[in-house]
Amino acid sequence: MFDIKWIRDNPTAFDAALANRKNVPFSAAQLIGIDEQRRATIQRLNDAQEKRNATSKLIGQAKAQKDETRVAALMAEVAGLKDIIQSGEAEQRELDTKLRDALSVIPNMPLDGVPIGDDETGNIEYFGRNGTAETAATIRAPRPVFAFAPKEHYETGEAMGQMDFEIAAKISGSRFVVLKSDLARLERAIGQFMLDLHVDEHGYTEVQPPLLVKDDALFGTNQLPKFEDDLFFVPHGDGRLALIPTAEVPMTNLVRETIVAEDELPLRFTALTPCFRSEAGSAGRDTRGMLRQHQFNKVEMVAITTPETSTDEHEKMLGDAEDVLQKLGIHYRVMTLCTGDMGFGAQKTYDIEAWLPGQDTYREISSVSVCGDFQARRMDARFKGKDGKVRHVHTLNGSGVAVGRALIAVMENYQQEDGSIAIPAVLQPYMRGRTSIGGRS
RNA sequence: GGAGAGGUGGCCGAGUGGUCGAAGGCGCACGCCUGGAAAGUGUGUAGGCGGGUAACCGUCUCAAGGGUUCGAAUCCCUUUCUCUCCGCCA
Repeated sequence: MFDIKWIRDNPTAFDAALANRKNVPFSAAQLIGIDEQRRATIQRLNDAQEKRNATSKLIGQAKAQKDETRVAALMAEVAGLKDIIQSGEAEQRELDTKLRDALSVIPNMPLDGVPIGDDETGNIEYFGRNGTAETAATIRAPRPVFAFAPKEHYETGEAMGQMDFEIAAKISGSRFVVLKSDLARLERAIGQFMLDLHVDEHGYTEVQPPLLVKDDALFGTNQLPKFEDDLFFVPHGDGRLALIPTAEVPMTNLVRETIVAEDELPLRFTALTPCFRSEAGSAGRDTRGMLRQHQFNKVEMVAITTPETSTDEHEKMLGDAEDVLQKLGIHYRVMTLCTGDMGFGAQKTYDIEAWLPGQDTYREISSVSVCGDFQARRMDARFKGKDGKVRHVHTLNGSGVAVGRALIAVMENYQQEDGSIAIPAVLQPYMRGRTSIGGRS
């Protein structure tokens, strides 16, 4: 969410920066208009309150002196103020809400250098800071070469008898899956491996967050008010709770309404949780296989930083997510999302796309975003600097990575001609040392 | 789910209608004292909003939101959280 004071001071910069984003419902001039009404109201209200407070003090003194005529005179003087103050307070509440509602549906401002474009065709491949395609190729696994036609994950999974969409549909409907036996264990192994990696080697604190969250938490991480349709809700008391669409929600909100000391930053959190998404807007997309499910596991990373360090942290977090694929030996590329393809709250986003030989294409497996103070403002998360000043923190989030999609990537990249799946070396300790599953055994 | 007790500044804690943004203590910061430290001592120690170049001024905040009153930390209502006991429970 934007700071209205900043918009007031930089109206042309505001309009220019958001010109390349979609769905910007208000211009700087419109917002400033609401704000001017609001400030005029505050001024009137403050003046009336000042008068009331001063006079009330005099009444107190007069009462102490038992000067009843003076008391009566003073009370007559403030008689009309009560109504003015009450209506002024109501008016201010109304204008505060109006301004907040308007600000809360404006997307974040892209950082300088984010490519300008309308959709995913405007995204640009990224090879790391000062990186090139050549240097990237030295650390990323190459595409695997097959002596046979590689299959899609659901073909091998169903042939193994360990991935069942039909029974899942009977139990829960479309966009669910049942994994069994070695494949279920492999899914678990991937999740454990990634979580351990981030905790043991990348400096993140492991978190077991709530999976059901309040509307306020969702507002903090931008899911509300605009993206309510993407969520599942359960009734609770007179209200409701949402199933988290990502652990970004509870983990970023760990700092909501707090002021942390600068020397505690950066905070780095990671969690392995189920995620729940209604996929309301994606009917017909990716209906085969487990690419797009209502429920999936994901390892999520969240970082809380100072404003000065957030872009460096963004590069680090991207590297942490890439490390997962490098250690798994899966070929991938990184894309810098363009202005038209970025999420609502992001200043800049890198997507990691894993190579899926069965589909003969790259598919998103991780998304790493820096949000600046956009979310911090929404949930009032601040830090006290070494200079004593209190400012909003910066927040970042990234998948490290989606477990279900990583399973797909392993299945497709490590498939063998006999229908078995080789186990990447880093996962073997989590698989009782086995080197392959499925196939003719 | 039932019954009761509570939520005051970084922490503890006083405060039941008027000069209380809030005594006192702890902690912290700076200074004095000291060879240095401890002890002692002095000063300072929240955030939001509005106005102002600034110093500063005004206003709001004693869990949150409403209300009563000329005036609310203090009275009333609602919500929420914590604690104790009972019930239920992986």
